[in-house]
Amino acid sequence: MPRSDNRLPLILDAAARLFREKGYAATSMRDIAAAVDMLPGSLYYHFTAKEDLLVAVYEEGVRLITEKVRAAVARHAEPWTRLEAAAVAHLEALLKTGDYALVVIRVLPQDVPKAAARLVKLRDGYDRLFSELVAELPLPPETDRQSLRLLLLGALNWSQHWFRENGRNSPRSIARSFLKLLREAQKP
Amino acid sequence: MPRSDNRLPLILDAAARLFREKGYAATSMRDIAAAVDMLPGSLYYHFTAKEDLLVAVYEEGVRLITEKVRAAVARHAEPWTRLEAAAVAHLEALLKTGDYALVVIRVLPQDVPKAAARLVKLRDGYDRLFSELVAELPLPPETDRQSLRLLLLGALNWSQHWFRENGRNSPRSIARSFLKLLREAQKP
DNA sequence: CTATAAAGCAAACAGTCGTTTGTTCTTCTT
DNA sequence: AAGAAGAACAAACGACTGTTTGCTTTATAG
Repeated sequence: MPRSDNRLPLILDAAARLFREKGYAATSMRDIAAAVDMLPGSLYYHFTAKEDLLVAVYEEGVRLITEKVRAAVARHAEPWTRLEAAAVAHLEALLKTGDYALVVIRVLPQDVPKAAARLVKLRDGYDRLFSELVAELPLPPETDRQSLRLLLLGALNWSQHWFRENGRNSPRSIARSFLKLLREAQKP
Repeated sequence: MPRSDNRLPLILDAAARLFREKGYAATSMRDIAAAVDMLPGSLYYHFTAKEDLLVAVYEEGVRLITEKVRAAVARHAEPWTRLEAAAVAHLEALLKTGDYALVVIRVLPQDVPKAAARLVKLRDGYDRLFSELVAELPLPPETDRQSLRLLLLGALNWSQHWFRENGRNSPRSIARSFLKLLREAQKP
């Protein structure tokens, strides 16, 4: 049975922050240990390898985004509104919730060969959520739904590279203007 | 004056390939040296530091994409057609030309603190090209041109993560279907 | 209050990292 | 043919890497 002073959550937080800031390879176990005021070797009481630490962060990241998006979608009924709610939630999870979610889209599975399969599986599970939302949309039969999904999700994920919070810009406003651009294409 | 057996181009090729495959931090100078059958220290005759090697690859990558896109755009006059040509050229440069171009969008400036400023400058120069193309478009006055650019360019850049060449999919067909989705939104 | 298991310390392991230095080979110029 | 400069070798530097081992502290269950 775990103790109440268990610092595993702190380790995960620090790892998520550092993996997001510097990437997986450039973050050392000593960096993470120092961030939680521990000795490097002590981390191995909680994780048997650096990759497992990444997988743990990844799992939590996917869990957080999925949860937020599911909750947001559930509040609406109209297909386009549901997709917009999902886009907003996705972007807010990425740009506001912070470290865990960003690690998921910033650290590439191929950078961690031994854990790649597990990471891809986690990502794919999440992708299916958006596939379902796009499938609901009332679209002209010639519209390519897969392209629509990839266009939206790609643009949302890429926003990490240029987004800076300020008065005019917010994750919500960006997601909305993206959706507006896509939505009007499919009206009669 | 350089000698005719100068192997600097080979070094750049190998570095580009490895940086693309494994990322900057996970690629060692020894990896690169081994790929061109050299000793690690010999690389320092051509580059004073690992970061400079990355910057050199980056410069070549930006040069290649810019060249391809400029040439493609110049072949057309109608604004939407010009943007489509740019999107196709951009995606082909990324997914077909290969290593150099992909390094530019795969290696983040923030992962190389000492060279970050130089890398960002190179990227921004390229971005302006797309800004100009979007500015040419005949759009309803309420359309957000910046969002349109970010939506398109983000989706194109993200495609590196899911694209696999096959009979039905090609860089050209993807760029075209993305543009079709955007274009129809802006028609009367 | 004591036994038990959780959590972390302390110190080291073998290997890898980017880089430097002095020397040697090889192409090119004249 | 001889000298100069280009290019790479050979070997090492100290710092840093992920990880292991044995021992100690500390909270909690009985």
